[in-house]
Amino acid sequence: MELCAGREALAEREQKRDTVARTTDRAQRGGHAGVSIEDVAAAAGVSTATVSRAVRGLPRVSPATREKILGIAEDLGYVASSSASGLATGRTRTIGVLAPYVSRWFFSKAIEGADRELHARQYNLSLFNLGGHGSNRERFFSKTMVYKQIDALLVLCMALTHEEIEHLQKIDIPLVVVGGHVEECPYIGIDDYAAAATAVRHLISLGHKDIALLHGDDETDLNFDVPRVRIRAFQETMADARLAVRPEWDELGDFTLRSGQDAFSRLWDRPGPKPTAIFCASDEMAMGVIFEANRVGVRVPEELSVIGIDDHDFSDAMGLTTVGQRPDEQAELGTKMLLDELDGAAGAVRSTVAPHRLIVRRTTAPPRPGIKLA
Amino acid sequence: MELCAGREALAEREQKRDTVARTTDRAQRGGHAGVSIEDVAAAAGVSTATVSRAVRGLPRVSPATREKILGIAEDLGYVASSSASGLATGRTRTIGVLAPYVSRWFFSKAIEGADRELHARQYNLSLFNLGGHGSNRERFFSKTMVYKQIDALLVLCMALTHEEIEHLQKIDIPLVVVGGHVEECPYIGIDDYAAAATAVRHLISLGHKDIALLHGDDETDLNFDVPRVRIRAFQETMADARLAVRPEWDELGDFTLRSGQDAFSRLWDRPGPKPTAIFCASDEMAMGVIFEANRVGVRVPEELSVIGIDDHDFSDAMGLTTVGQRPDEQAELGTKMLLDELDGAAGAVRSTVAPHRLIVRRTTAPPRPGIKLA
DNA sequence: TTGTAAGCGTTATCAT
DNA sequence: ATGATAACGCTTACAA
Repeated sequence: MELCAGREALAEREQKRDTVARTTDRAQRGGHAGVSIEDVAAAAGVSTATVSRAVRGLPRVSPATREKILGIAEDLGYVASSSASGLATGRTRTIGVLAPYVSRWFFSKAIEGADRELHARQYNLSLFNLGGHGSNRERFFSKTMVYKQIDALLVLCMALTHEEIEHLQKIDIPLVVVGGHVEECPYIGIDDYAAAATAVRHLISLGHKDIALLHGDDETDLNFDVPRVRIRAFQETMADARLAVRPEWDELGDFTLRSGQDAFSRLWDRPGPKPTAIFCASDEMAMGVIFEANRVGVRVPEELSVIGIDDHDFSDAMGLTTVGQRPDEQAELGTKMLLDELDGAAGAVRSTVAPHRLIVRRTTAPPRPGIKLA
Repeated sequence: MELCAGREALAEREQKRDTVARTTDRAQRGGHAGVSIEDVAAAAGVSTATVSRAVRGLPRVSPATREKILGIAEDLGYVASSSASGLATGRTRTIGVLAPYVSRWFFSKAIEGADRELHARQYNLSLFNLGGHGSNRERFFSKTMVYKQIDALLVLCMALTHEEIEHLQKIDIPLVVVGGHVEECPYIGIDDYAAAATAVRHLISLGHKDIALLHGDDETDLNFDVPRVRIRAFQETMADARLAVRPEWDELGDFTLRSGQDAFSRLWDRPGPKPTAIFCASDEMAMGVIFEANRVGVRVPEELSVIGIDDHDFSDAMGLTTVGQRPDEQAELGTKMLLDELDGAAGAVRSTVAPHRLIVRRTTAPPRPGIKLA
């Protein structure tokens, strides 16, 4: 079969031919591929202007002609060329989604949310995975750059350099960032300080005094001050409760499962007293801690309470206590604002704090009195 | 700041103005937004044709002029309008990725893989999440359809109706499906039969005779015959070993964690003998089984061996024995073929079977002799 | 209500 | 090595 044949070579096409001839030619090729507005107009015996109005549902077309045109368009399999209408209108009906990762929980959920809103409103989603600092990144922010290809931009929890921000501003398209702050940009996300403090207070209210911290790396792409804010929330909440923060219980991860496992290992291999609870800056890291604890026989929550942030898809099944957030809803809202703005609602894009909530499950419990492993 | 202001209204632009005036006008607005090839040409004192050649790195431009043009283009922040060049060339440099889900492991990994290849070759990725059967689906396959907006299509493990397949064929763009068969379409994926058989044989070789099956649902989007093939592989492999297959140990899931948990519950709540091992058609379901087993105190692998298929990101941490596959590499390969085809390499797209491998970890072990729970 | 025609910003052909 | 110029397919005043 012919599914994979290259497109008909442009060069091959003769340059001057009347519409009828061209239409026939295409029909013979047996594909809808090249049906243009002109073909439809010719077949319907009307002008292209009328076809344009008709297919877009614009007024000023008599019901009769409209119906006729729609029928013919359907038969011919006509669909407008996005390039052509993009050129004519200056709009692509595509919004860009910029992300540092695509397969991690927060991002894939956010993409899903953005997609919902986008497709509901007949927009397309162009995905840019900037993974890491390198090449893709440059590509996005320079030469071949993507603007003029998108009507608006949704940035997912990315750390942007000053230059990059400037670049974006120049482009002057609606922009919103989800899941983290970027200076001077409208953003949507949870109150990270409050969420972290909530988690820590939950531990404290259970009676824990020896609480470890597993925070996120500050040097990866997905960080702005999110990690910093969560750290500060931890420290201040502990201080408020007059609890000591032990530097040796301060572990650094990178939001991955693996880093959670490693952090637990380091914590438990180190001589000295062990914490009775650990606050992890993400569920994925928390799960890593739990898996590793399980593996070496440390019982959760009896010997170690674990709390995370996110409410990852797996958290419920694992019984992980956490502070939940909904990246999909955040992205959906951000997208909605972007689209409203494009629809003329000036000021539709505005920073918004998204809700979070404590979800108590089975990985947190009061500390065991007395007995403590060496 | 002005980040979110709407684009300058087209209507607002006066229609006849000489290039110089327009350029100045734009400069005053302080953005790069409207710099066209004509602006660059004017500033460089050459024709647009030359600018076009220069910026695209085509031959037939003297080194001197090229350098000059590039410099000016840089200064002005010129970047070609994709709509315009799309119109002129008939190519969008965008490929579509069609998926039934975006946040599930297989899909997010595949998207990541496709993205790698795409961005490396200066293409853009347009994501279409068809989640469920409904609306998006229609949108994709009809009116507003996306073709003429993409140069090729990568289909991720989707079940397509006859009509839909026909539709795709008519469009006549390079197409490849990853992770499952679609009739008459070139496809890339593992040998599902072999992978499943490998898993079952592993269990058998460990000495298991009472093996349960947790297979995937046949009615969701992500199914072709993948589930069926895996079921058949299970049955035939059991038969080859002269082992009985008990219908009451045949559980149906939908590839989610939750369905794995439920399946375990049903299996264990039912009176009668229990299996000593279970073969799950996906790691995610296998994890569900394990979580639930853990929760009710059934020990893995002592009382129940569990094996899955996929090698999900979490499998290593959980010690899950599985038959691994790499959706990212499959999608990357598929994308490469698509792009090669577009680059003129006719026949670059061809069905390919991707590798799988048994990864033995800690959730499988020989069955406990004797003792069996009621 | 419908048609005419001037763009939109590139690319590509054909001269020069 | 460059420059005119005709497409590309659609939208949108403006006319009719």
